[in-house]
Amino acid sequence: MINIKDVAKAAGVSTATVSRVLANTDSPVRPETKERVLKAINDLGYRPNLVARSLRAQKTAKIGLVVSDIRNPFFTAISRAVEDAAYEQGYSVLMCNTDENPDKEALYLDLLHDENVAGVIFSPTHQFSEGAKEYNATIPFVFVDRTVKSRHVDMVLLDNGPAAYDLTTHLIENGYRKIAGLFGNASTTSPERNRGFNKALKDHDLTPFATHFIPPRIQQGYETALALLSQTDKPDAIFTSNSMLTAGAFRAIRDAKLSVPKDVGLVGFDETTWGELVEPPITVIAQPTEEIGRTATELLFQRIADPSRSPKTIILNGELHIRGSSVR
Amino acid sequence: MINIKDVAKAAGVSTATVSRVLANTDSPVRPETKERVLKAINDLGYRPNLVARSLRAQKTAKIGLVVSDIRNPFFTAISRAVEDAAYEQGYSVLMCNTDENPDKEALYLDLLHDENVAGVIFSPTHQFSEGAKEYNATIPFVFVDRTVKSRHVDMVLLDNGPAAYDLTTHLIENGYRKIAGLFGNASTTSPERNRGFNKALKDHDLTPFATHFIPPRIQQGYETALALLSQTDKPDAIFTSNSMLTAGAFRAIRDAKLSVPKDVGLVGFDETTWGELVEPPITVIAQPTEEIGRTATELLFQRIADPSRSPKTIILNGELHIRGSSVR
DNA sequence: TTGTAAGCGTTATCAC
DNA sequence: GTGATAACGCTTACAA
Repeated sequence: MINIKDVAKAAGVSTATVSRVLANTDSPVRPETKERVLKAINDLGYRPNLVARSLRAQKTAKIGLVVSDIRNPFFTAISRAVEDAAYEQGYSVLMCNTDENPDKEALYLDLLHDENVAGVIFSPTHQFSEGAKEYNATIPFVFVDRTVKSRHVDMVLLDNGPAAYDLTTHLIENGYRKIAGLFGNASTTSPERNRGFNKALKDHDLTPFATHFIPPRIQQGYETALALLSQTDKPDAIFTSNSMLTAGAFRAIRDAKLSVPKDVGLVGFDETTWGELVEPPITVIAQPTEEIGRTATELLFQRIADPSRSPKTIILNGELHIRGSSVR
Repeated sequence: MINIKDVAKAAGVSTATVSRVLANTDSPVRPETKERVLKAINDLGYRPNLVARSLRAQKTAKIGLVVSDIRNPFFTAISRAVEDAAYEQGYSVLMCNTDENPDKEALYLDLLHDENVAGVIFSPTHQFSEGAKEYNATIPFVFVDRTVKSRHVDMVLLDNGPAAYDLTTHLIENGYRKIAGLFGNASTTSPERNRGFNKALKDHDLTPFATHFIPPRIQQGYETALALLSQTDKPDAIFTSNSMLTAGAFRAIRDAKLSVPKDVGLVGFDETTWGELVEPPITVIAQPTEEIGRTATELLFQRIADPSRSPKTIILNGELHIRGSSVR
């Protein structure tokens, strides 16, 4: 491994000079010296050791990305957007999946701290909320998708309540009355979406046909929906709060030999590859994932640049995409 | 930031002793000393600085994961498996998307090198092949999904040829004769799958109805398939080499008002959430993504542990999942 | 404009 | 069993 000393020797200068050339600021270094150094760097194929640089600078060009599971299409999209935005700033991204497990989450946060990452983009588990403040003191954090109680943090969120309200209203306006709600039990978005859901029903003098908070997995959505549809008194529509549950419910409806949207309406959150491919295609609230990820990353860089900056909460709007699954 | 010196002072010992306690090997340290150090660590909330440790040790507990796009469901699954396996060994994962762009790929490989990562799990672009050897000398590499010419590297691959052969044969056995092939143009898997495709046709005295190598994107798959289906002389089946193209082709068939599997058979690679949800569900070669990612990571750890170990190529088998899209 | 040298936080070698 | 201390590769006062 060839280091800055080798370059210095080859160019006949001190390591300080090499460093100055590397920094490439307007630090004073004679053009011909610079030339020689550059040549040496090139000849030797020298590459600066970022670990050493990080230690000396007491900061790294890495950010942590902490989400429950990157296989959730929502987080897949967020991750990609974060990586893009980070890459543009010369930062790299450490991928951390917590599986909604607070212990794993804590381990990863410690790790990121120990790695001296410049900041963290973080979609916390339910349990995390409490610890937010202390962590936030140490490392710049930006929360995405999910809130924490502390208000003194940066967040990028969806307008979950209103979005759920619109989605539910849309069902009602299409004649659905016995609407069951399937919500994830791991995220703060669910209670918010649940409130919007309830409010829309109430505003139309309706009550939820059923409400279930369950693990946000296809299988759970399937089982819960199937149970609902096996009763003699069935729901005539199912509202789901994320795409895993939507997929599960969709399959359950099919297996119950019921038809969408005639027998059962179905709506959910998040655009997916399959949402438009199935028959009928699914009505959803589309989250601006690209923008969420990018905004969060930009917010993080702002906080890294100025840690004392007063925190912002940015709320982006979901967009109702009406498709066949809810229109009869 | 509290460091090892602070702990040493608090415990009334030297940094060396603290370090020995931290190492927690059978290095000689009196139990009561150890006790005091542990207490100091706890009281102060000391956490070792991994950057410093990495510099000193000349190695890090990080691996790079370099793929074209994590949004490709195949790579999403691989990434998750890699992260799982790495996490179990106390390693963290740097996520790198190349977008099939050799420049971005080169930048990321340099970055990973400069970050002193312990190794790289790598699905290279087409152009990379040449550079494989020299890179491999510096950092332990394991190639996944895609081959490189050099044989002196670790690889985890699918049996692409035989899998494609089986998939094509399945179409033929179900009465399809005018089979068009849509292949990605970015990956070494496509030529291999193409060979299997051609061989199966040849073995049944058939020729490809059409063969297209195109960018592996939904839109490209859609356009190419739509063009094929708009001719008076149409294919009666479409073979696709990845799930992006499958999705595009599926949509094209629908928009052409043709029915699957009656008018057009459709098969592809990779399990996706939607493959079983659409009507009819899609016949695919399922890749053992979990196993691919895990095996690659384990291979990488073996190479990290013993760099002189002779390289292995592990070939895993795809599994034909027959569904409605190809059976009439 | 350039060089010397201290120091970032560890760990490992060598004394004691 | 424990403590000094050098070293990992880099950047930045401070001197010259």
